[in-house]
Amino acid sequence: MISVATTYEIVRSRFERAFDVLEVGADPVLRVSEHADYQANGVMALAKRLGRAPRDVAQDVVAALDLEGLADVSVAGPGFLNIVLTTPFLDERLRTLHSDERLGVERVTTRRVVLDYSAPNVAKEMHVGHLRSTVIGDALARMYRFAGCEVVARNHVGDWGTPFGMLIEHLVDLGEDQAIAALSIGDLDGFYKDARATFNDSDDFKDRSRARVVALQGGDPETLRLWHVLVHESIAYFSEVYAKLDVTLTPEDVVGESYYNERLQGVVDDLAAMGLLVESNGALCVFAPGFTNRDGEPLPLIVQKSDEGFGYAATDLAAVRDRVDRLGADEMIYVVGAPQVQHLEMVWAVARMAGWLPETVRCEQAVFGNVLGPDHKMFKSRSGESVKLVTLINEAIERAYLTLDERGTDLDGDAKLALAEQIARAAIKYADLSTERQHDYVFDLDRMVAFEGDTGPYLQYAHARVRSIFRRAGEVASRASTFSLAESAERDLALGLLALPEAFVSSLSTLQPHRLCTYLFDLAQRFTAFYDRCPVLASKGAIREERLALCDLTARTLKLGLGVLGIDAPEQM
RNA sequence: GCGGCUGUAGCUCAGCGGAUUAGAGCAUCGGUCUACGGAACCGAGGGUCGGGGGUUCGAAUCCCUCCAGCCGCACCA
Repeated sequence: MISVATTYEIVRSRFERAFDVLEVGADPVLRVSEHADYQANGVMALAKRLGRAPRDVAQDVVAALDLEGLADVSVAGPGFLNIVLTTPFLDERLRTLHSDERLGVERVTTRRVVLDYSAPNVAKEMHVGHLRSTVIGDALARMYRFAGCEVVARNHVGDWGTPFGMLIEHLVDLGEDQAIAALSIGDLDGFYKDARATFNDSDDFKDRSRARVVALQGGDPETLRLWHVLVHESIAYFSEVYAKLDVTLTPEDVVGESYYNERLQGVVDDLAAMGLLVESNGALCVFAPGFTNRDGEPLPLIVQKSDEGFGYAATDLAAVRDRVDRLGADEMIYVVGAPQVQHLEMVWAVARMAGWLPETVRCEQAVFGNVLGPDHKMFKSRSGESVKLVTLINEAIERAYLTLDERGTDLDGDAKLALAEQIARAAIKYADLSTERQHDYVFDLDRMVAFEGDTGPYLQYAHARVRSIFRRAGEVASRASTFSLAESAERDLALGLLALPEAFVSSLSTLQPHRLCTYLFDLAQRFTAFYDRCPVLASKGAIREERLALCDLTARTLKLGLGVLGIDAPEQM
């Protein structure tokens, strides 16, 4: 595939050449500008290094520039270079875009990316915290795939550990059929809470639970069978939620903690053989440099507990080895909550000490902030007040459905419900994706399912309006035309269309889907402004053709952008 | 105590070292509606960018410091 240089890159390379004349490698600091199409801010820094007056340096840069009619440049203020692209250049760029299925977004060299996200717990309800990991992770997965990377999704489900003694005993008490029935209707919360309550109240149950953990770890066949029932039912439930969210995770992506059980001893043995393992207070630990506890003493990563059980550090280390050795990861991304940051850093530090994690493998945490309640306190399941994910989804679907009723729709039955689901998903996903990941997240149901303003449905609506034009026109798509961009609204829209590649790249390289959201919202606003002022179908001749082409590009850009975020762009709504 | 994250309009949030008015959305108030979908468009009010220093021609942005909030800091994952 021939890579297509983006508009930004073309302009930037011209400025780099001009800056090189004064100082090789000087950064033009080319940015989108409010005062022009682009502005180059690099003159200031360069002038300082050269010990010259900024405006003089700016003049020299302008003199060295060879823009070949691409743009007009002027010096402004203390030495900014304002760049206004010429119409012929924009015309050429838009034609290129029009014939490019990828709308200017390049494929990167193929890398294998292991993407760890979602990670709910077996026999536990999925809450809004899981929404964040799931939705962000899935958006990143889609973006990576579109960028040409091979994505290996890992759903690191919590399917092992001491709670399973309790859960299995509860299943036994309840009766298997009854338990399955409870789980299959999605009452994981009730199941877990009942088990926990019984555990707290009954010493007999406690003893049985502990014995059951031992049996589970010992591989007792009947216990394992019961455990499988819990896992199986839970995964079936998660799959339903993923389907409702249109998340690409499949049961095959579920590689839970239990998968690594048989490799945990190997982790300990290998660390011991390397002399990295230290016994401390009866636990086998690795001390990675740079980590201290509250007393300022070295903080261990506990690989094997004093009771000889394995902690989650061992599991995570085994997972790192698996992902590097067996899966051949070039890149590992973990979409995790802020509280896990230090733990994972320690795991990676130890993995690097052990030589299991080559420096060439890029490791990143796509950290997301805490989900807070309306009181701005942590939304914790312990408080009993956190909202079930399915409740949120169903609420959104219901509202979307009612909105369709209010507005009137040709659709009915399944088609109408399907559309309501598409709109609901857009609302929920966009609400989550459009905030900067690391910020704590104030959960507000009304805001999440809002359909006006900076929301997913607004973007869908913009797309549906464009498509509506083509339906009315009875034309599949427009031919490439000449873009004269006489109206400022046309020109603004055109510049927005040309900016997709940079938005996509910056969004993916920072693992920040919200950047793409911001771009799409801006584009949708540009479109609706254009839509308001520039009649398309009522125009004649070349202007009509041009506007149809702009509409076509807009629809494709919105669809593509929403698509890589995991949001549908319906033809009508 | 140490480390991390956060502090921008009434609310929820953008803001990439830059230029008279620090931007959106919601909410409030006021307009637009006989072209293509009003889930829209246009406009107004509303901000000592947590406080204070520093670097710089220039700081919401970089550095330091203080304040506030949240998270983590050895055997639950």
